[in-house]
Amino acid sequence: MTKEDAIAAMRNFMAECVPFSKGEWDRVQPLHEVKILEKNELLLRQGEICTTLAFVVSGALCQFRTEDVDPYAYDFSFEADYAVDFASFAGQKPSTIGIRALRTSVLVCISKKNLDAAYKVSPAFQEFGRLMAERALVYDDDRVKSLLYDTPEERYLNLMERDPELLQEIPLYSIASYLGIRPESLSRVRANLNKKK
Amino acid sequence: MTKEDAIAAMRNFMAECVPFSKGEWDRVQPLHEVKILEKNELLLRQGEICTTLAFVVSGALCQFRTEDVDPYAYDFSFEADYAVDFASFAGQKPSTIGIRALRTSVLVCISKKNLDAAYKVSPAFQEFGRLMAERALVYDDDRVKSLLYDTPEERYLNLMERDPELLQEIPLYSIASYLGIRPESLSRVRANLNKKK
DNA sequence: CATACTTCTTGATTTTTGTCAAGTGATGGA
DNA sequence: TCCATCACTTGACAAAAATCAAGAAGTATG
Repeated sequence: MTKEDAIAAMRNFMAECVPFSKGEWDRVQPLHEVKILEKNELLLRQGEICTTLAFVVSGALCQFRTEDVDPYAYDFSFEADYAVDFASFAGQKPSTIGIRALRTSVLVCISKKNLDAAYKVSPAFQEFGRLMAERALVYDDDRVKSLLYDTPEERYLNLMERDPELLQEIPLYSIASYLGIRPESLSRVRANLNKKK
Repeated sequence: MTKEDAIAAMRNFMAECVPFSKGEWDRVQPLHEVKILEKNELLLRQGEICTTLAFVVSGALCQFRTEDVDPYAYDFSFEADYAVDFASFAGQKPSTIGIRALRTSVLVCISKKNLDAAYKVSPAFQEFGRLMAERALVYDDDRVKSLLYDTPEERYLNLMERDPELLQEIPLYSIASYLGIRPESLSRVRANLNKKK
């Protein structure tokens, strides 16, 4: 995949969300930068300020904490997701998580400074930003509800239904930490579900 | 408080977030509607589609689930917060929570249709919407991290630090459900903290 | 091929949290 | 004033999840 392909993929995704003119895109596009991460390479080191917002063209990334003995998966980013510690990015303060590529990943990145500039010169991009924030908000809202109300078994089943390919790709101990339980507990949840069938 | 006062309060809040012209405000303002809720009155019934986004000028609201024996507090909205089930509002599908006034509350409301119209006619309002979504996103992000990583005691202490007045106003059984634990467990957490001192 | 490592599972045990039941103090009517 | 209700606490017990330890299966590596 060339850099041009990556930019085109991002443009297509944006076009699906909001209508924008060629002129607008031409003002916004140069503010972006294509970045390729190899497997296990870091996009963000925990504790550093998150300076870049990364649109995932292809590949997969994991947001995680290093304080724990095992790296503790907090979230995953796949194709057409954004990878970022938003609190760190928006407030330009130290991040509480790191971000690592789970496999070779192609990203279209924009710095905080350039993003602010893009919002200034393009109303369509402003709207796109709002829609992305709203999408992330609905996702987080759902997750809070799930953590408050659902049992580990329900959370696991919901994830399987919503994102079955995730389970193919991500080790179960990472899934467990995403669900907020220990790997051994997830193992037992799965054993139980097998027995039920 | 008059309706004009409520509108003015909302305008002031918006002005603190983004610069906007008088013309822009004049286009956006008529799309809003002031609403006063008495204590215990509902803004949204669980299961209904959330048709309105409510800016809280004064008062306090609670988002909750009715499925449980005790109403289960999911979140609270105070002055300068927005009260909404965003997934229901954005997608115009049945809400999974209800919203109730904890005391008499003055709201400035806007319907989904009018909000979409406001975004169309005002770039400043578009930016304001993005900033509000981002603010909510950071809040939710924090909450997910807290539910994943912190013990009930840590969650309680964090809440006390972040929002001490909330504990004055909200019964402990609601605090407990917000923290994702049972009232009895919160009671024990508090008893433990008292012993430690 | 042998070895080390990773991932996952299982069993035994401890810790945490939930559940059930009872009781206290405060508050608000009738 | 009395009674009912509400918010909170406490105790005894049950259930859920974490922890600790060991081992199986698969994969990578010398």
